[in-house]
Amino acid sequence: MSSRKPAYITTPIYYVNDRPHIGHAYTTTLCDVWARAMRLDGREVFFLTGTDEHGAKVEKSAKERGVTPQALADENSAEFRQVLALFGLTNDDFIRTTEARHESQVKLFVERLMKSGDIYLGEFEGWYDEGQEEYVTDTRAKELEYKSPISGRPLVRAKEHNYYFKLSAYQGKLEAFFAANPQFVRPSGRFNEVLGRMRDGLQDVPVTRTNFSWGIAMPGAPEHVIYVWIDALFNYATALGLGDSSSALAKERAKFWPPEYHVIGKEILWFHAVIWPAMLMALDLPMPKCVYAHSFWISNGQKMSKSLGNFIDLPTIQSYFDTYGLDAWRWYMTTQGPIGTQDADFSPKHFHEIYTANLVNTFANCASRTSSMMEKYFAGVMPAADTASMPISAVAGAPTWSVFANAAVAKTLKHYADFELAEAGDCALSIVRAVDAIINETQPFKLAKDPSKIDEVARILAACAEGVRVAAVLLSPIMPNKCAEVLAAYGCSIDGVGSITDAAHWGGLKAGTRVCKCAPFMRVDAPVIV
RNA sequence: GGGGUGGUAGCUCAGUGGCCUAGAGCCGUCGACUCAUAAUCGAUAAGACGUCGGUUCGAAUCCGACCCGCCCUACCA
Repeated sequence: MSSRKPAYITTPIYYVNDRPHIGHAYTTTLCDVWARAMRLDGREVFFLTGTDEHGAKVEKSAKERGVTPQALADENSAEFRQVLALFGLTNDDFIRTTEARHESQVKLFVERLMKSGDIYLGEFEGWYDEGQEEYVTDTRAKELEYKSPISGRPLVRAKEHNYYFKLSAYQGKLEAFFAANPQFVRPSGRFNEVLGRMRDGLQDVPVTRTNFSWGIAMPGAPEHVIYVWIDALFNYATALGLGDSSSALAKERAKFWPPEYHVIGKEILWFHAVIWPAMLMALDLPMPKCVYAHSFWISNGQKMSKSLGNFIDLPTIQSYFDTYGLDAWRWYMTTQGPIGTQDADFSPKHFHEIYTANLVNTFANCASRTSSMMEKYFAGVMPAADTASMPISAVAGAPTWSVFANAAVAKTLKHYADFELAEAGDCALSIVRAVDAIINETQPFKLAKDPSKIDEVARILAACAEGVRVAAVLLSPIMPNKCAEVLAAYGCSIDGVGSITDAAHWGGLKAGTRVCKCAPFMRVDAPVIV
C-alpha cells in the first residue's frame, strides 16, 4: 500500500471579498470526502484549500471600511477558516495568497515565464469605462452600444501596457492534450464546452494590471501587479513548494504533484481547463489528472440571491446542523449535489426526505435492529459463525456474503476514487439493504423463539452485524462521526487501518466482540423552515 | 448573437451503437409483519418520453426546426 502514489486534491481558493456560503461548503466537502476515502484506502493524501486575497475588489472594500487590504484579508480569511472547521474538514494545509511563501514563489514562476518568453510586455487597447475604471470586452462594448452601463457616458478607446501570457502559442498543444485526455475535464459536458470555446481561437491573456496596487508586484516592474487570477492559480503549485524546487517545502511535498482533482465550480472552468494547463506546459510541469467542474445549488427552485432571501448562508446551514447534524448535512451535500452539469435544488423538504429515507430508515434503522437483536439473543456478544460461505438470500444463484460484500467494497472504492461520490454512498447502502432483506427473509426474531435454532439465528445475525460494520466503514468518508459511533457500538473502528479493502474485508467482526445497541440517526418530525 | 447543456411518472433522475407494451428511488394509497427509530416487507396508482416535422418496418433513442431552463462568451472573482 505504501507504494501507492500520493494523492493531491484541491478546492479553489476562496475570494475573501465573498461571504462563506453553501457553494464554498459544497466544493470543500466533496474534496474532503474524497480525501478521507483515499486516506482510508491507505494512500498518502494532500488536501488543499485556502483564500484568494488580492485584487481590486479587496482593495476597494478595504478602502470603504477604512482598513488596510491586509487587515480585511486577515479578518475574512480567518472567517473562512473558522467556517470550514465547522464542516469537519481535514485539509492538510490552508494557503493564503498574501503569505510570503506564496508570493515569493509566484515571483519565481513569473520570472521563469519571462525568461522563456511566455510572458512578454505588450500593449492593450480596448473600450474603457472611465467612471468604473475598467475595460469592457469588445463583445460587451457592442452590447452596451459603447456606453457605460452605469453612467451612460460613452466608452473611450484606451491603451495601456500590460504583461501578457502567450496563451495563443499553446492552442495546438492544448488541443493535442485534450484529445489524448478525454477525462481531463469532467463532467463530459463541460469538456465539450471547453473544446467548443477553444475552436474560437485562443488569445494571449494579460497577467498584470496597473490600475490598482493590491497584489504581487511584477518582478522588475513594480508599477504592475500580477493579476489576481494568475496569482490565484499558482496556489496549487506554491503550496507544494514547486516554485523553488530546492526548498524544504518542495522536498517534503513535491511528491504530491500533479493533482488528481482540481475541484471547482463551473464558473471558473476556463481558467482551470485552459489557462492553467497552458501555464503548466510553459513551466514544464506535469498536468493535473482532472479538473472537475460541478454546477450550482439553487434554492427552492430559484437561483440564490440576496434580494429573494433564499440565500443559503452560514446561519441557514447552522440550522441544519442543529436539526439534523453535521453528518446528515454531509450526506446531503455528497449525494444530492450538483455534481453533474445540471444545477441541483436545495429545499428543506427534500433534505428532510433524504435524511429520513436514507439515514434514518435505511442505515440507522438497520444498525439499530441488528444490534438490538444481538443484545436480545446473544447478550450483545458476537457469536462465532461461518458467514463467509453463507448466501445472502435463499433465492437461487444468490452470492455468498463474502463475495457480495467484497464486491460492493471494491465497487464503492472505485466510485470514490473516480469522484462518483453519490454512487459510492449508494453502493455502501446496498449492503445495508441486503442486511434488511435477509432479516425479512429469514425472520431471526421468530427463529429465536425456538432454542434448537439458535445456531441459525447466530449465523444470520453475525452476517447482519458484519454487513452493518462493513457499510459503516464504507460510509465513513461521507459521515465520519456517525460511522465512528456505529463502529464503536459494533466494537471496532477505522483508526489505523491500512486500506479500505482490509478494513472492510468480510469477517472483520470477530466472535466475542461486544456489540451494543445503537441508533445513529433519530427521526426528525418536521422539515426545518428556511 | 455564438457555443454548451438539459427538458422522461407528484419529486429526483436511469434509459449504452433505435424494438420500451417506457424503468428506479422517494412521496401517495392498500395490505402484511413486529427484531427495529410510525421501522421493515409486499402490492398498487401515476408518464402525450418539451413542440412540430423527417429518416425508418419500427424512435424517448437518429436528423432538422422551434419553445423553455441553465452555463460560458476570457483583464470582478
